[in-house]
Amino acid sequence: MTIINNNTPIYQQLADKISDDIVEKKLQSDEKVPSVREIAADYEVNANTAMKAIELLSSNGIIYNKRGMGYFVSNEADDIIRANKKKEFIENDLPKVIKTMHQLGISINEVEQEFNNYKN
Amino acid sequence: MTIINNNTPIYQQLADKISDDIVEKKLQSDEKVPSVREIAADYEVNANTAMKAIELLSSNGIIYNKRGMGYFVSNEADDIIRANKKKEFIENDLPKVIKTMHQLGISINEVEQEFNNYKN
Amino acid sequence: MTIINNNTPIYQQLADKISDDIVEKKLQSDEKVPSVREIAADYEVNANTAMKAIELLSSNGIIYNKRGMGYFVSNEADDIIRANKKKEFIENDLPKVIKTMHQLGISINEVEQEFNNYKN
Amino acid sequence: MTIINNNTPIYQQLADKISDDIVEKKLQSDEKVPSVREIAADYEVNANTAMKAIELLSSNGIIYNKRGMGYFVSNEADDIIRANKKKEFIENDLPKVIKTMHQLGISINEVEQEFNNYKN
DNA sequence: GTGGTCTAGACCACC
DNA sequence: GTGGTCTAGACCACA
Repeated sequence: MTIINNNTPIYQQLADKISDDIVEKKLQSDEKVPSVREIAADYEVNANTAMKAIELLSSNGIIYNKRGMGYFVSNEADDIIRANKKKEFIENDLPKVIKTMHQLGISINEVEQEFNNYKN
Repeated sequence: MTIINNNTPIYQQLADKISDDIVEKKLQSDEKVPSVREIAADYEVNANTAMKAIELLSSNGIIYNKRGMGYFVSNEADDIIRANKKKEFIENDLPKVIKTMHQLGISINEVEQEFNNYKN
Repeated sequence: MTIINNNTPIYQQLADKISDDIVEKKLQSDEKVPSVREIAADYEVNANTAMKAIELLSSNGIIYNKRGMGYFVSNEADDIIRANKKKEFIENDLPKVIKTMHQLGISINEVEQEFNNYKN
Repeated sequence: MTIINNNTPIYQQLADKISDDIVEKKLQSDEKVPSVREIAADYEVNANTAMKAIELLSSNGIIYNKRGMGYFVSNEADDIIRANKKKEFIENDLPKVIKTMHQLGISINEVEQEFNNYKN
């Protein structure tokens, strides 16, 4: 991944990236998350920005802190991430998409095609 | 509609609302768009914010100005709005939705249900 | 209040101070909270530090944001602050105090005296 | 007891635990304090952290060192611990608790109940 | 005017 | 080594 300069804050993109790594099992339960300084170096961002991403994940219960040892993936991480995404999808994305489809006369079949063609 | 205090700029929400009114034929071709003052009063926003929404629609060719008389829906308004929405849908919304559906294990049927249940 | 240089983070002390102002009705419901820049100037701290205090209160639902206008005291602010304090008291302070009292042989009467002598 | 990952430093929690053991006579005067290695193993902490707890107790005169034999509970241990705790209680805990009780409308009776129900 | 993001760099306690 | 706090200063979008 590269950090793209769109309107999404960098710290948010970093948190999303780490969440993705967890969902895709690149980071397992109780595995150590890269340190703030490592993240900052890897993505060439300031340590404070990396820290903010970590704080975001921590406050959501996705990672937990062992003092002086860094952050680790919590057991419930996967569930929390999925629940958050599902909530976001149901409440925001889906209604917006449905509305747009009706307005534009897009059929469910077109979406189904895209769905079936999807490669990760 | 009420103006929500989420991440979407208020002026953008206003522009979207007016666009929707045009697509839904609540505002017809060459019909007068509510004045900046009316919009500001109706939605309880700052006049500058309402003005910014009008400017956005105007710069997109969706509305046009008659000096001293206000703004009016252009003949191509519907086409422009639909084209913009379609572009947005295809390039951003759809890929994101498809990806999320796969990640969360949401089937096309669930979306179809929402689609069929849709009331404007 | 002056910001004391103990081990409590400045941003936490600032948030506590604002919470106290709310409980003591110096800040009423829907009243504007001083801006980040004002707080920073008043207490002679960096704007980022003031911002962090505001974020803390906001994430707790004690204040809410009106875009471009600043932060305002939420209606439930008082309830939330009291609930948080009560939780803190019941879960942490009280058990610790009770244990210490037993260990030191301090009677409830001594505490009662202090309680009755209390001036705000 | 388990070492909790709250704001209190782990070495401090360890020192408190050993102090408690002394006050509760689980460790008697001139009795040997568990070795740094034992403490580290028992509580699953780093040896350096355990060492820091020992140093803290030692510098307070609560335990003393016999070269090559380890640390032992000093005769004055109980007095020192009690004095420290009393100071802490009077200066910090009590005023804070009294203030919180008034703010939250907690009566002395509630505290008395907890006090009477206390089991070590 | 308002908040919000980001950088660079310092300093600290803790493990 | 780890996180965490703080400062100074910049830049931006939004109302």
